[in-house]
Amino acid sequence: MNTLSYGLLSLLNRNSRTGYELMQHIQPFWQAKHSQIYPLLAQLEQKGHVQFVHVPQSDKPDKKVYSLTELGREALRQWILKPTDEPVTRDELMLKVYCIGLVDRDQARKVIEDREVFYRQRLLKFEKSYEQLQQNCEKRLDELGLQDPQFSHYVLLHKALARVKGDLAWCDWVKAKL
Amino acid sequence: MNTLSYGLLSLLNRNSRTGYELMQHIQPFWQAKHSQIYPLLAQLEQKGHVQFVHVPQSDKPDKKVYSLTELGREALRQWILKPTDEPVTRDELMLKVYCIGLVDRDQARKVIEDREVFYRQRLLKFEKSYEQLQQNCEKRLDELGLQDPQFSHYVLLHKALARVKGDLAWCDWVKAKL
DNA sequence: ATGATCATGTAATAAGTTACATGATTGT
DNA sequence: ACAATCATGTAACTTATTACATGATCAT
Repeated sequence: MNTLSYGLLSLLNRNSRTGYELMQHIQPFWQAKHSQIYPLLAQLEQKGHVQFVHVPQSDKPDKKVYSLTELGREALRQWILKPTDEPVTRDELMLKVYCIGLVDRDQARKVIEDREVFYRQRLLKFEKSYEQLQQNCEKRLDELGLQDPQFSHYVLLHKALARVKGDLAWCDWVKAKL
Repeated sequence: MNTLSYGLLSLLNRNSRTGYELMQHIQPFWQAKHSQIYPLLAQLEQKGHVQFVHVPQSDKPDKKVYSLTELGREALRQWILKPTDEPVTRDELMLKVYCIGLVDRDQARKVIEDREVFYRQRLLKFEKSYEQLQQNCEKRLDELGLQDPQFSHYVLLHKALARVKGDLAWCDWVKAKL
């Protein structure tokens, strides 16, 4: 059982989903392609951590809707208590910045500006999610309790938003220096 | 040529280093073990991007000090101009938080507090680097120019520091909610 | 004595990406 | 026409981790 497998169980604890949907929704926390997810789901099913129902569709291709079993839920609880792996970040930009003196001001500026565009798109996406969360939630977000199904989504969005804003501020700060 | 290979060249552009040192110094930007780095250095040497001198040592094991060739420096310049890959972050904690409602308050608190310890250690390490940078740099850090060899180090430390501080603030904020 | 740091390397495995494969619907 | 989205899966390949291997100093 690797981390991604537990990640899939973690998402399924909230909603029953297809492999395709899992692939889309796990992206902010863990980048993975469908080719990695489908085999893992088959493994999890064999272990009895998840089960699926085959749902035929006429307009779109048929799908398999996976759901978490009680065994899977217990595995999740055990996993949470185990020591958490250190976060891994691999950012090509940081490696480029380390030798940015090799190119001239304009070229250096462009490297940063391209990343800024990427961060701004992310910010928009996260802000959209934030609005959606507020809409389908009658309570005030900051009053949500631990047991509330929306709670952790809110907590994660808060982190993601703070981080992108920080990253954008850095882009701005460093551009002024170039 | 993968990103890590360019990363090694990027470090070597600043200082000539051994594989062991490269392994240590690339960690903040790109997590890689020595078993990945040594074979890549051999490849880079065959391509003529780096060269090395064998340095015998009496107390410690002998070492190979690698340095960047002009061919390697030119490869770096080309790489900087190519589109930059999106950053990849894989954080088990985020996946755990997504299903944190499965455990009780105290257990949830501990998950966050463990990560807080990790972030605080990082903060200390970065702050130490910051002091070191200030010591062997007669100019004021914020007046450093693009060509200054210390410039990008300062720019990267600034980002790393801001990020850890943000992450710690999030831990604090979320703990108050649990 | 036991583990940590320095220093290099290879072998085996696991994890992740890209490419191949199919096929309908919807929008430009 | 052409690309995008939905939906699943496998095969080939690259990348990254863990384990194996050696061996000297230094601190606890």
